[in-house]
Amino acid sequence: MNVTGHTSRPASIRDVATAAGVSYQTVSRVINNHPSVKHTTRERVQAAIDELGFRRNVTAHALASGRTRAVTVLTANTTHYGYASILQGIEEAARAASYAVGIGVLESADEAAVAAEVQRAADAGGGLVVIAYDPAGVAALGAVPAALPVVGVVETPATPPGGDRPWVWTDDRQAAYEATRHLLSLGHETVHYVAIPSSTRRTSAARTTGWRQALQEAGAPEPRPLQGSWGPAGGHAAGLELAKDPAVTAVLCGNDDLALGVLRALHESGRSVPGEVSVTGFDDAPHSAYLTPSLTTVRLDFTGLGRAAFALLHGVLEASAQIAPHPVSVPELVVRESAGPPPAKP
Amino acid sequence: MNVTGHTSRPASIRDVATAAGVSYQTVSRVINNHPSVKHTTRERVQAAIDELGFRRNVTAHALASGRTRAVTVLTANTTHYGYASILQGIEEAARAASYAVGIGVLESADEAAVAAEVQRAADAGGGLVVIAYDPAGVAALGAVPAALPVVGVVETPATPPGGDRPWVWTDDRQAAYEATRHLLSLGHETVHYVAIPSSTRRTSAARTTGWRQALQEAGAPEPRPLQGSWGPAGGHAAGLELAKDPAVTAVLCGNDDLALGVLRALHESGRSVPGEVSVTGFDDAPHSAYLTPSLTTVRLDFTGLGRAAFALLHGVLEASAQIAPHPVSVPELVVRESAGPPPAKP
DNA sequence: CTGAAAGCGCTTACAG
DNA sequence: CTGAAAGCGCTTACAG
Repeated sequence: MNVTGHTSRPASIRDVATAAGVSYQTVSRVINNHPSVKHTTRERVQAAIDELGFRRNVTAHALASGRTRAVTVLTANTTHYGYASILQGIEEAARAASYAVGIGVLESADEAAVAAEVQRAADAGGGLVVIAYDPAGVAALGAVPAALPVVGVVETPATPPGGDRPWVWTDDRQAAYEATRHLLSLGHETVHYVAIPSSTRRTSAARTTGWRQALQEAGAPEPRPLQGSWGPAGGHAAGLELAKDPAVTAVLCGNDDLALGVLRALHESGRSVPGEVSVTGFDDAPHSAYLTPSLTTVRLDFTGLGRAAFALLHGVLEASAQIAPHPVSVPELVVRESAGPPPAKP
Repeated sequence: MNVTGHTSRPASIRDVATAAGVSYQTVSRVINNHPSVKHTTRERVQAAIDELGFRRNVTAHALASGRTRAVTVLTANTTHYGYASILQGIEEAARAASYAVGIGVLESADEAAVAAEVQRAADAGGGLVVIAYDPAGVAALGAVPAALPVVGVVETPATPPGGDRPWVWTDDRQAAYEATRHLLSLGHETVHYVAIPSSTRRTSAARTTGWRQALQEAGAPEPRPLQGSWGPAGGHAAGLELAKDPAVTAVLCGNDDLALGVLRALHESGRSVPGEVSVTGFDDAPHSAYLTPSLTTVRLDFTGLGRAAFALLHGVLEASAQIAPHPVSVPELVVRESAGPPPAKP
């Protein structure tokens, strides 16, 4: 009880109606911006809303209307730069549209575990955005029931899907192609590749495809890609391998963390960068410009990708909303210190 | 309509009741594990639940029961390592307890903006976790209405709060103290400090306090702390300043990203690390072990902190849940390559 | 332009 | 141990 004798329960539309001297339907019309409300009535109701600090109960709204203004993001990871930035972009756009954003982490690609997480996300109501850069994400995207509004954030598809496919991506195949061409143009005979984990077992990942394409076009030998992980430890392990082979002069890495590990491994192996070996990354994480040597990499607009994913979902959920075109923005090669010409031949 | 003639609307407790030949209250009792249900009845109901793929409508449950199994995380950032790891810890613990997790980003510390975000989070129902490492987070924690269940993730408080204060923290004051002592024990006459943005304007941040305490105990001169930011750019700017002063031989940085920027600035200024200047970080981000030189830093258990925050909130929301003790885990100094003895005096 | 009724899918007392 | 009634706070037709 507060001093006025009311309980501290939040005001409902009935309380507002009583205070404004109207029925509660009229209050409902006002909060839903229904056109057919007399101007003076609307003002009276609005005054009562402000005075009582009324906020529509989102739970009751969801139950009665059958629609929840919410998006749940399903992702295998929240700490890697790309994933976290996509999440940030989604949240930013969702907030602007007054949508709640939920998050569910996919701890494994195991079928039952993925199904359970998708179910949990579906239970929340609203729409889904699935980050499908890895097996768990791809499995989740595939496990979403057809009736559920969902947008996938995916690698560059091998074949462009139909326009009705609610997918967004940055053209990372093209980006890998250009980064590889850059290294070849510097004079390297070929480019080795340290891959991020592939999203599927069947087809080659987009970055791998772009790298391979550039090599083939140049008629360069095509070394076996090294399987890395998402973090620097995997890059370090791969870098130690590569350092053993004196023929290696250029290494394309699937992301900046991998590149960081490769850089460290080359240093430990006594091979200078970029003097003896050139290294490039992928993503342009905030720290990459401050490494020594600073990292030549490809900048990807992850937050823009997240915003685009939400815009697309918003369009599916509400006919009024705009549908953003996809792919969103063109990746950009950022040339820094870690790549240069190969050492002169003896 | 599907082949059986039913609409594809999800099954409700009434559908389950019909299928099992009981009233829908009995179904409610079964899904809520109410003890007074005959064993055979329970089995019949459970069979119907499984067959129909029934899932309790969380919205209706929330509206009818008045309790939402959800936590909303309010944070100024989702991409920095510490923040993202705390979020991951919260999500992990929440998932294990079958709680939904929502996220709201605090884009500014502006009073109105913060109030709006807190309102949005409150609208979601359930409890709140506020990451209060910065002015926006501190403002949000202060703006949460008293009636709302909330746990704050905070810097080490200047004075330990009462046991009823639902706060969690790692002892970063102690950690800064120990890192500073480590540098002093190496023989440095004093230690300079590049600070993360302070959480409040009034009191000194916990890390600053720990650093200062170590200097005072050692009778070392107390240089003015340099104001950094959260990212490497701030560290770079501060590092350029410090590099100008030949008396600087040891730098404590408020986090690893700052340290990365300082490392780069010293490199650009031609000062070797750790030969001429020692540098230490804070957090032990995944890449810090792979920098060259690898970073001496303090490891903080952010995911553990997130899990503890959720456990505390869970205890507030459900009497049955355990309350975790706080602070959670002791920070640990990780000695690597970036810090060593000062250069010999000429 | 505004109001009275029914209902969203559950839970919470209250009966029996 | 099980069922019928009322209600959570809204929205959605349906009247007027």
